[in-house]
Amino acid sequence: MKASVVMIEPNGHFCDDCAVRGAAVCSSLDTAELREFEHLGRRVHFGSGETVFSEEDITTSFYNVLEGVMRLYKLLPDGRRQIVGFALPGDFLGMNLSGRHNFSADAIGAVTVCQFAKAPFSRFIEDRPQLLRRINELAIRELSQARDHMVLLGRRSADEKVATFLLGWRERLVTLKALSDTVPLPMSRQDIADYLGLTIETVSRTFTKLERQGVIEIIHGGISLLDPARVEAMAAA
Amino acid sequence: MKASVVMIEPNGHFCDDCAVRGAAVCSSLDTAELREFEHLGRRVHFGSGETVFSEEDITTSFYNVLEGVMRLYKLLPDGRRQIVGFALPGDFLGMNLSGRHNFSADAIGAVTVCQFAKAPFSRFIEDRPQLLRRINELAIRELSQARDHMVLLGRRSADEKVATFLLGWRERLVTLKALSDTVPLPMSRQDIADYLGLTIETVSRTFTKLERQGVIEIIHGGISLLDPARVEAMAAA
DNA sequence: ACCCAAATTTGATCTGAGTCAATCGGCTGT
DNA sequence: ACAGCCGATTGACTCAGATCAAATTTGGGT
Repeated sequence: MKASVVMIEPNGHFCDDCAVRGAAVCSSLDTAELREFEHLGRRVHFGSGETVFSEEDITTSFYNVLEGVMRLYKLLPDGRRQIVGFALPGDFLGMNLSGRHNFSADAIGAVTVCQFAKAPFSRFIEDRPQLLRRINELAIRELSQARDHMVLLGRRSADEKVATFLLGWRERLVTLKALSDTVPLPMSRQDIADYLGLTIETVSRTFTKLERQGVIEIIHGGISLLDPARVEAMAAA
Repeated sequence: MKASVVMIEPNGHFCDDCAVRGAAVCSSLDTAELREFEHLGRRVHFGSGETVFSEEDITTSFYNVLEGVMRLYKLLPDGRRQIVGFALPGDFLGMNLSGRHNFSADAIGAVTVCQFAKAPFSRFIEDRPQLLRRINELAIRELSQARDHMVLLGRRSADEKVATFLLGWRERLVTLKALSDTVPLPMSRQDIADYLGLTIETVSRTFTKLERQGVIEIIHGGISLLDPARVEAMAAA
């Protein structure tokens, strides 16, 4: 949460070596378009805990996550927090109708984003329906995830929430690295609690319980799935 | 939940007298396009409790709600249900990436939809980016609603959930009829419970409590907000 | 008007997760 | 190496909302 030290790199042909070129919103552009597109965006780095944008801020930019993990959350007036999602490389942020962000986003660890000023980006989309189609696809995918998360928040027990989270997080990481029983958890216990609609104590106790049952092992910076089948059974119902 | 008796009207120029023409997905089309568009859709009626489509069904159609209210929900294997939203006239259903619906939808009371076969509709969108843009807008609006609902499910108390629901539902009806302190509730208590992540008993008790406090009055088929400010105060935090 | 089934309300009791309160452990900086 | 801090864990206790169990009301069909 320290003061922001935003580093902006000089614009170059950085799309060429962009890790998310094939997966992100850019995957809908051909080589010529990409060349034009890269002049619209600039890479920006954020340090751990820095806020990229806040709820109710006027939207001035769109963001394409390149590296790192972000927490996306909403706060109630009394400080209660609900994390509505975690953003990973390839995720596209900033779409809205009101002209204001409807959630806040901050970096969990170091984050690099490709930032686009709103107006030029919107103009660029204007006559490129395939880019719009790609953005629409991403929105629809998020909607589907959001609905799954509503089921979790409204109808699942603490044990089921934690088990579902571990499997879902592992699955999301597949696009970044191969499926592994070692699941890194860059976010804090508090983040996990606020994502699952639980308290930090309940998350901690559930982790400990799973470890005592020999289902997971709590390791530095994550967990290891010792018995993925059992975790799946817990998550299912 | 009785057997479906689907009535299909002969195709005519029914867009002309369509109640949602200005609000729905069609609002992005000019008169000439609308003329072409109406041949793609057919009005279909559903009776109370009938299922329009089910989760995991292969998507064969898109739906534009014309009249009535639908519940959109997901079920866990053991029967627990989470209602992920209510659809009202003007809402557009059926978008997905997997080729399957990711929730079920059934009619609450009589419902009329404008049904479009998937392939011709997709072809029609192909070279009409303004229609795609409109669909994208609707998806983004839904995403925003979904995030608000996550906050409600994960971080609000039963009283806050009910108060927030009453105000939110009243607000959604504004586009159909003017804002009124008399709020019709066509859905059952069980539906409300499954929407709010509560049990039917808790919903019923909360309604009764609000009525005893003189904040609402429970009337036939809905409630009346006697003291909207107090309800807003309960919902806020 | 009457009957039956379903929906809702109300009451009594239980319990899963929250709250409050210590520790514990692992980095960071000196 | 050690102090201090922050995040995580653990324990004891509480409570909001669930569960179980009756009434009671509503509504549709005859």
